[in-house]
Amino acid sequence: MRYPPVDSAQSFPALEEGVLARWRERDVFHESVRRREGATPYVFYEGPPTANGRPGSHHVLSRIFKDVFPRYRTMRGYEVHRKAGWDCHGLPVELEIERELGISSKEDIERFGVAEFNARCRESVLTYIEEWNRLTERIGFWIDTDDAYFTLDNDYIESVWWSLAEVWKKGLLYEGHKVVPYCPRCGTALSSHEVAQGYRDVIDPSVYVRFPVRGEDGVSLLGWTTTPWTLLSNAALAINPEVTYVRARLGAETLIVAEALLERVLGDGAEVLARTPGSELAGTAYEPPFPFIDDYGPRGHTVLEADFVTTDDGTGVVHTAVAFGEDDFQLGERYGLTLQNPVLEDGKFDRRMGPYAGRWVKEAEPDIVEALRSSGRLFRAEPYEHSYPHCWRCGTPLLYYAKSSWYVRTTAVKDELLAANEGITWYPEHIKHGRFGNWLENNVDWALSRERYWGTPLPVWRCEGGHERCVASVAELRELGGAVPDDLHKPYIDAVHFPCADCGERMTRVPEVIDAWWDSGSMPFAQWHAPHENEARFAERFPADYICEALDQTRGWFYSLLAVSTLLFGRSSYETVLCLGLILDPEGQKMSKSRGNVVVPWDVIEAHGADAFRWYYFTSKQPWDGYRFSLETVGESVRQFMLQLWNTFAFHDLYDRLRDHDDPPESHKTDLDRWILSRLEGTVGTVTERMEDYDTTGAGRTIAEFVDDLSNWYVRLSRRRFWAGEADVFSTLERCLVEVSKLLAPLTPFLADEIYERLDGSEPSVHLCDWPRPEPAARDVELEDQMRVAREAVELGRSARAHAKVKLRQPLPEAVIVATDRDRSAIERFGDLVRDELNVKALRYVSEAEELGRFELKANYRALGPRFGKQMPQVAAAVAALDAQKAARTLREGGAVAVSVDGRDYPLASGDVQLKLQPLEGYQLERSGSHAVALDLELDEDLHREGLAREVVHAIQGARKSSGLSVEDRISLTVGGDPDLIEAVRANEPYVTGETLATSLDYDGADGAHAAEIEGRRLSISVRRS
RNA sequence: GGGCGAUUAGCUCAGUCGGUUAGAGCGCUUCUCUGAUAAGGAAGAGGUCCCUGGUUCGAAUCCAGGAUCGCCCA
Repeated sequence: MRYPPVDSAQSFPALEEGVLARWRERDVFHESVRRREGATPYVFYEGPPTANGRPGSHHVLSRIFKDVFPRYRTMRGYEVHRKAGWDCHGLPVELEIERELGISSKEDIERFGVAEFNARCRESVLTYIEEWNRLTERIGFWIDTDDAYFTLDNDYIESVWWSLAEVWKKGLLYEGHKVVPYCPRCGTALSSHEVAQGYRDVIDPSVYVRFPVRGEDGVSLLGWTTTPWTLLSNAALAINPEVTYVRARLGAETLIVAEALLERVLGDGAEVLARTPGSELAGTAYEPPFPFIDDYGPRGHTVLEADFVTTDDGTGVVHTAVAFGEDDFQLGERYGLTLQNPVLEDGKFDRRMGPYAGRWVKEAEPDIVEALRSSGRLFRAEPYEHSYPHCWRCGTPLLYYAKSSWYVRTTAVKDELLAANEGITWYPEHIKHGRFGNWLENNVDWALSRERYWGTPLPVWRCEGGHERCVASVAELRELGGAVPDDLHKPYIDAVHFPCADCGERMTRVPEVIDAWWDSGSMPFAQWHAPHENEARFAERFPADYICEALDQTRGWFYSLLAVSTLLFGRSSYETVLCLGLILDPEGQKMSKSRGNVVVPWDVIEAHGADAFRWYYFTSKQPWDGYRFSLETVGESVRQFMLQLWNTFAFHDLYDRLRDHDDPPESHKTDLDRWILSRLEGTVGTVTERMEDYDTTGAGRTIAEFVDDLSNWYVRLSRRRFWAGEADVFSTLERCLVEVSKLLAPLTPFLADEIYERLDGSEPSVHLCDWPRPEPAARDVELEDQMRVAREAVELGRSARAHAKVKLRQPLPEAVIVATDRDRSAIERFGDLVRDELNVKALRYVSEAEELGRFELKANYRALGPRFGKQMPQVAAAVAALDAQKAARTLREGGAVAVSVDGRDYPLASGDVQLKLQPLEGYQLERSGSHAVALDLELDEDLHREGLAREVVHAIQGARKSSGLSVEDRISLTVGGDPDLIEAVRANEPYVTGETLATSLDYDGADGAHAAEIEGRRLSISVRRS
């Protein structure tokens, strides 16, 4: 035999290293793809991770789910290419370099030099790529890392350019002046899906401010805001014309607020002087809180009408600063307010702002509130807790800030986005019309540009005359007369100029780069450099059948993929998407470095192995529910499932080595063989169905149940046949193990391959095998039912023994089994098995249970409920009132019994009632439903001696084991000691020698090496290898 | 404030179409079995199925409201 004996204490991590070496040597992954060349493709897209951080346990989660279904589909006969990819651009990379260089602003970067800065970014993005690749291989994620796409490659950028030019041609790429979420630290606007990632609960000051009405002494409009720093540039107040406002006297002053908020704001001490509709307040002029800017046009510092004003919180009078807030901005446009923005791009006030000039707006806030207090304008200030968006990378609170930015008009294709989503299959299903669908419904234009350095340059050139051109390729740029650099990134690309086609003026590129999410959304074509080359390959591998990422990608990659492909191709680029949940620590806390509760994947692999890691993720729960994860929980999956399977395999190996392989197979299978093969067939069916439904949890649990049946029922009950070397029992177990290894191959690819390699090995790897084909002929559902009944009888008998406190080693004369005909024939079919398991000499069947207990009749609600509805209580009572013994007999004979409800008779068939057996006092009987087992506890001398002999055998086996003999060693046996025990051995000599593999037996061993005590009698044993 | 999801034994999770005595594994206690096992079997302890109302003959399950947690949005 080629392999050393299977070690039941095998280390799985070590085993996996061996399997990895074999995969490498036999090039199994590529071979598995090659063998399916030309078959129907199953398309998988890799959502590119960023390699400028170390991979964590959550990355293992997504990577194994990316692995499992492609493996499964390959076995099902599909051609499944898996191209790896890396996300290289974006702010996080720049931030990392800023940290390294110890700089923190765009000026610093410019001073440092953009060329050098970007060179460092380029290096940085692949810092950990080696570790990523190593982990990828170690966890068995089969993906082509050698043929990966990188979003920083010129080819990739060129494809992205093409996509932008397409959007341009459709008129959907535009520059607009809008209020955008803006990170003053990074100096750039953020897209809505970036903003979505950065909400945090914060406490901001919420202030109520007096705005004195011009020409009315002691009368103020009471305004409200949670961003006091914007008060420096207060331009107007907004009220809702539909809302009723009141003038209320409080002490010496009169305040104007919305009536609905009167009490909440002013308490109950305020006296209402007058009510006015909001519309009458419009046009009221007031004194602004700060004097720095007063040029807001004719409507500046007056009350304006706006329907976005609500009375949910605040005062119903909303402070408006035109440059900071979408609503404010639009209101300003409508009323012709002059746009004044006193905040510079670095988030600091400009020179106009007196004492606040040069200060970061958020920091100046306490002083601003203080200034309001001392000027008497502050009515009240209180902390206000709300969630507010922060920059998702650097954590700076975002400002809503009016500036110009490039947009993609995704709102123009909103209906197409929604329609495309209809065609996507989501796991879990609720995301589709829930989180994702709602997101699409509320679609806003994609803020595409970033005023940064390390990213795909926006390929728009502009001339002095204001003409613009979006370039789709390097070739086009060259044709236009541009000298194309070797590197398409900034700053080199910015040096490219060409004459304007319209006016001949020199064209210069706009300075922006684009959102890295557009890069990732472009991967379906950009990974192939399509359409500039490989157009056919792209067409063939679009759209993806399957993608998979964590839930946080709903607004990330899931959206960018859908948006880009909908804009370009009018359809989704993926058909099925699996969303994974978050990884939490055992306390349900999010894992984070700062909490120190991160589980490093390498630790898991070292302790338990990659298969255990995978099995845990695949089977412990539905993957989108999230995981409470720790090293220990993974250990459980090893113990529960993998060791059980491995030991079953080790058992086979042990006895397979001992048997005579020349022995011809007798080729008659027992019912037990047929049973496990039928179970196998059922398992193949269910697992296939579950895998088709992207349900590893169901698939894995189904396999585990089967392995449990195999180990704890089939193998355990077949041990004697294994010892005897029966060919059929070996071939049955082998078939089960080999088929299980195939079913398991996508889930635990290492363990599966090891078992396959050693047991079958007709292919270089289990991963080159076809998925098990269903063989309906092997299925025997009736047999499985009957086995279930027989097992139940065994369990009842064991339970009865426990209650009677009679050890299983003590044989008993008889088990009395109460069973209906159907159950009885099931138990009879496995009579030998039941008898052996219960260690009784005989089984006796009784269908009349009078001697053991009484039948009780109960209504079967499930059957009768729909039929009788409201009358159920009466029906149940009528059933209970029947003569149970008589009714039971009638039903058993196929007759019907009648119950009377409300004066009418109804016939009941046997399925309409449940028979329950009530045991009589004094019998050792266990029951379950209509089915019971009682034990005859009467012992005669022979039985007692036999029981003793079994105890002796047990002691001898212990002696064998502690002497270090192996299971097949023959021994010379000597026993001595208590005469009763010796007598018991003499009376059962063939049994004792047979069980212990003794070739000789002597009785003069008064001082053997091993001593035992049985029922208070001393026994001395000596065993010697013969 | 709005949307989506979750809440079942000490822990991790099942629970079918609504069916009357809610299950499993781990852990704990006591037995037991062993010619493979770190395994298996039996018994025991352990439950306000988050709460309140409703629908129904019958609710862990369906509906409404609320609580708590998570994610997302404003």
